[in-house]
Amino acid sequence: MSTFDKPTNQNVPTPTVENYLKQILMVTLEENGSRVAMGKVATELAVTPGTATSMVKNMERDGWLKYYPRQGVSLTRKGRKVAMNMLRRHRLLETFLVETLGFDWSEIHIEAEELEHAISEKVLEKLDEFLGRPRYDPHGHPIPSKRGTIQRPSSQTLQNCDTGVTVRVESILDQESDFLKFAREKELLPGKAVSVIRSEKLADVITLKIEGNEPFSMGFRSAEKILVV
Amino acid sequence: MSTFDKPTNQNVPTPTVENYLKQILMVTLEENGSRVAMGKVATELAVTPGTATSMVKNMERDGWLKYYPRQGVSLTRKGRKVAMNMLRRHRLLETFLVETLGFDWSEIHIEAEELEHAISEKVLEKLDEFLGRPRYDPHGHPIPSKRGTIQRPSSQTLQNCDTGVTVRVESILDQESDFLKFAREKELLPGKAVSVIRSEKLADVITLKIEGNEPFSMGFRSAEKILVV
DNA sequence: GATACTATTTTGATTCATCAAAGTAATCAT
DNA sequence: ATGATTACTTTGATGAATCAAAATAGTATC
Repeated sequence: MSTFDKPTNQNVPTPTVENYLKQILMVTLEENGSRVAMGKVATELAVTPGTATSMVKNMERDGWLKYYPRQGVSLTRKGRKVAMNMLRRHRLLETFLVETLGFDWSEIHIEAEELEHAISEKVLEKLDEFLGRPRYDPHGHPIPSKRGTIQRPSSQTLQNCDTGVTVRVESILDQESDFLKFAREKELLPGKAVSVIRSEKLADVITLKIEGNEPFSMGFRSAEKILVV
Repeated sequence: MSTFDKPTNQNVPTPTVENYLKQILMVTLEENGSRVAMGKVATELAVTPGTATSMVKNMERDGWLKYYPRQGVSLTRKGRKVAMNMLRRHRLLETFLVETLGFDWSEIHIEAEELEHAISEKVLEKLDEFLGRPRYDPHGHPIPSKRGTIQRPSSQTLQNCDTGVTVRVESILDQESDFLKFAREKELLPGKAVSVIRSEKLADVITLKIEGNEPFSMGFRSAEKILVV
């Protein structure tokens, strides 16, 4: 053994590493803190906390992220680049599944989750071209560019809209199939204009109206998942 | 420990198992012997012989195939079903890559190899529908049906065609990018009519002519890879 | 049939990703 | 601040897939 501690240098991420990176990026984008707590990592990836810790250590060894024990992780430039690319893959695939194959937008998340690891850069490029280089996926999320930049989404949610105002839905922050079905039923879709009929902070409920539909209500917990401008 | 030796029951194949199954099926279809030698398994999957042996033992444990030590393996009904499905995935994906995304047929094999493990039954079904339920892939290979049946391909190759006859190309048995490029250049494609100008057994060479092109020659080794009717 | 060569199997080790359970640090509540 | 709760880390083990190298069986050659 020399001074060097094994050159186990991984410059090519395994699918698992790709998943960790993408998930960490997504949390980073949602919350605005640059460190993601280990607990969050573990639940997002549906593994035990111990697994998350040990994975993250190896990922630090390979230069994907910085690990601050008992505080959390943050991506390095190298890690962020890969993570952005995963997000791009994911969102382009979701677009393809809805636009081309006619899937319902509530059922595509898991499918894309699998495919994003298998699709090569070459196929991705052709797919992008075929789809006409879309800039938003079916949920309204911006698709990162090839160079790894992403449009900052609105930070306003339906939750903090006051009574009387009218806003436009930008995107839906939930991947849950049931919630997406509900949103579709109510026509609470990206691009739609929504009037806030009543917002009751105390009762934790908001009542909405969309052109041509019956008014309906939803709790703040749900309203928080709808980004608007 | 009871009498039972671990219920490590795998009824869901891992991607690796899927690969072994598909590859074994393909060899079974090409040669007409029902046992595939371990050496063949190892080279097809590009692993060391030892690895092949140990994988195959686990696969027998899980009921995917029968293993006859020092003789070879043959698929069980269960294994064949999965293998057929893999072949279906592979060939549908190749069709998609060529027909929809505009790839050259010489560069799609590796791409499909990756995607076939990631695509779900649901997406496969939609894709099949989108493509208009094709029955042949771009190389002319029959696509197995959803129920796992496949059309027996012609067993005649260009190699054993006599001077003077004219035949129709059915499919190309090689996945090698360079060979496929050559075939495309000469328009030696599925569906095309080919006249055998001269077949010289001793010199091991065959001279061909395709409507509207210059005649050209190829060795028997290559001619063997072209199925005709 | 003894020897040589080839095909296959065995053995022992390794890497990746994971879990359960035990240990430790940090934070929260009274 | 002391004790309880929550968050995180460590430890030891496991299964899947692999390799290299040694052992063994089978076949071919003279």
